[in-house]
Amino acid sequence: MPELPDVEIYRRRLEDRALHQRIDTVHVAAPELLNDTSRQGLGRLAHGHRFSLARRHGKCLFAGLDSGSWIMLHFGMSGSLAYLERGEEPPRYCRCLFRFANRASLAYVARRKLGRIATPTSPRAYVDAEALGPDALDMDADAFAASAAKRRGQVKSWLMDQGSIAGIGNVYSDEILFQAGVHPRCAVGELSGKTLGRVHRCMHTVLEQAIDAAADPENMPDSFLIPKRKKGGRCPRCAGEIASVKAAGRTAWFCPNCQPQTCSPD
DNA sequence: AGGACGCCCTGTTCGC
DNA sequence: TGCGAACAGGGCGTCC
Repeated sequence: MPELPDVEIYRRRLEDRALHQRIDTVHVAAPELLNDTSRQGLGRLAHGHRFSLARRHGKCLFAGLDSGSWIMLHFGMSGSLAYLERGEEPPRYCRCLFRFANRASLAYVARRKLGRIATPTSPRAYVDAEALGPDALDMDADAFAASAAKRRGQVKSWLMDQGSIAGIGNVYSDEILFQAGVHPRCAVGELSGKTLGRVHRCMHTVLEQAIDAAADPENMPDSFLIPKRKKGGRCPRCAGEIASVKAAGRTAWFCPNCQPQTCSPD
């Protein structure tokens, strides 16, 4: 679930609803998710302070506190972020709960415990330490082409590599390649400049449209492949049956008719 | 360097 | 129907 558009929705949720309320307690139900601190450490960091801003880089959400400290939330494969009004029960699999003095709270949920919480000195410091590439929405066509020029191997694998481009995972790489008409196993080096430009434009439009749809497949444009990504699904463009292959260790869904194996369809 | 793999964890879906 | 196997949208380490 949580790729760039999902995390952007969580960022906005935090920004719109959870700022400027005094943090009373922090309940960490799964301390193994704490990367660089302890229950006590996170509690000390947050207690008495307020979230004052929310930033995002790729799939990482950074919650800034009025003290200048930061809390990084990564959602793994099955995480989310919920804001709870006073009296609302924390959802199942809530692994970390920030309870505010006004009795509202912010819940970090991670069903499969594959997420991560850290306390970097700044988003920049975290991005540098983890060697993350630029955020996908911050990459212009030149930066995109420069990244491609350094990369060998399959295009899907490159799009999903957080060190090259931060924010794209299995689902959105499929969507971007579908919109661009490029086969997921096509080699990056085989893409013409024109095709690469199209992939870049599709990266932006797909991510922006997904954010507009609140990252909910049911709200996405009819032209999107995402809601069809399953066995028996039909291509929204040619109505043919979509197919899957293994690429970059994951299942890639694509339309064999609209995304031919031959690269550089201009 | 990049790809294939196993692993982390846990719930759902698939196939016999 | 019932069961275990395979799989799910992330990321890391290891080996080739």
